[in-house]
Amino acid sequence: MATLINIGDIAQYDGQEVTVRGWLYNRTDKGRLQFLLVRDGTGVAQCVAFKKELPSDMFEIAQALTQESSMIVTGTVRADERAPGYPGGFEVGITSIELIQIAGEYPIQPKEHGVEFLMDNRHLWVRSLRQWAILRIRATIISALRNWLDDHGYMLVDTPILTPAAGENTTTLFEIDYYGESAFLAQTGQLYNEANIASFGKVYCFGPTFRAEKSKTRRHLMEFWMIEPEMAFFDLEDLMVMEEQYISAVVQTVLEKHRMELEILERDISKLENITPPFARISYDEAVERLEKLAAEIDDPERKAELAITWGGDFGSPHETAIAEMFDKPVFVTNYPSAVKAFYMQPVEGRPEVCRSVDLLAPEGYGEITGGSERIYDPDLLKQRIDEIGISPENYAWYLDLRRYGTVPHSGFGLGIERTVAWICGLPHIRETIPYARMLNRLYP
RNA sequence: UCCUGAGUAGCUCAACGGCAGAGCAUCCGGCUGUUAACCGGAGGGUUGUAGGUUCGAAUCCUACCUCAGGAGCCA
Repeated sequence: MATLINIGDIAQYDGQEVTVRGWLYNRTDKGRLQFLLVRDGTGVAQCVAFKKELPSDMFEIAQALTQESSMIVTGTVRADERAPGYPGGFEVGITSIELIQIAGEYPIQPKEHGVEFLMDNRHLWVRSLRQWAILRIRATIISALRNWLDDHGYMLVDTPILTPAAGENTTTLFEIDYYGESAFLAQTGQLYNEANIASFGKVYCFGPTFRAEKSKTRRHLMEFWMIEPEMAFFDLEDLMVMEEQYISAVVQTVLEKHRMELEILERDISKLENITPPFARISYDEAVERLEKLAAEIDDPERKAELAITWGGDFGSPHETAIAEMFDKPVFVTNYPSAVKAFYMQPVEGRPEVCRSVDLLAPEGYGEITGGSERIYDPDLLKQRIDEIGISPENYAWYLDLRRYGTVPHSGFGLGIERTVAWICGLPHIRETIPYARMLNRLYP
């Protein structure tokens, strides 16, 4: 009796009779010899049908299979260096084949396609090898991000997605009708995290967040996933030490589990092996100096203009990329001007024009993957900041309460899942890092 | 929102003022070791939409639509 196996485990069944269930990924028709490349979700295996070794009705099925036809195949596993597939090196000599469905003409071929076409067919594109590899790595990144926190004393506390008012900036929120009232899709769980630390100490939330920014770049989505740790009694240095441990652990977990997928993606593994603590720390002041120096050395006027920066301005993506390229690991940039950061960030003592904030910039031009800070814990200062930026204090009454009943210094950050996946996988565009991307011009499928 | 570029067969592209083409996919035929196999044959078109210039427009002009790349904004 054949054993039902996962193709991913095929190497354990050399010489045995097995059954695999899946879809035809590609086929090479050599007449009396059919090479069927079969996917089952765990891997891809070559299954070989010889006319002489099969009943004629079964061989006819093997000949008739179109791309993505579904089937159940039984045969003997044998090692063969020529056998393609993932993991590869083993193939199934077919003794029996049962057809489930001959697929209709399948639109996606194993060749180059345009972006629009692939995104229109995303529900089918997820079956393709590269997408399979990326989404498997994404799943591991998410579980590694969560497991590390769970193992280090952080507690998952879910925060709401339907919220009554702005998290940070009202202009970038998706507004919905909530029984006649205005509600917004959450763009951060941080403020709720700040409430939760007073009950649980170290917490995190993980979920989708929504930004109604009309951003049209390779690193923006309207709906993206973010994990946000928040810790009582953490200062900025504690935060950076935690982040570098955290990020490094996640990268190393992907390296352990996904050599094969990284190979499919042709990722330069050495760049990932290098991701270990500590990461460099530079201040915003130093970053601006480095950018000014870099711009001074450049002749191309266009590039020079791109890198122009005056103290007090926020970094655009050319700036972030240029700074990140100066390091071969992620780099922390600290103490940004308060004016370009959120109202709740703690000012630096004696220098209130900058705040105790830290962004982590990924190498190879992948930009900001985390953003965090120490939060203001003094009730009067927080009230003053709320008044200064002109947001309505009623909406933040509960947030101010947190500073009234046992306030403590605390810090936290948010990590964007998709940017992290893009960086670790080495992808040029964030749209492939999430199963169904929601972008400025994309809500289907 | 701004700048730049592109829309031709199911897909990827060619034809750039004078007959609408190729490769892949599909269908038919051949092949016992293929790696996006190969060889032979067949079917497949409102050239993004609307208007204009011209004897004649896929090609030139105008507007609109869609998409891509970049900027801004951000994770």
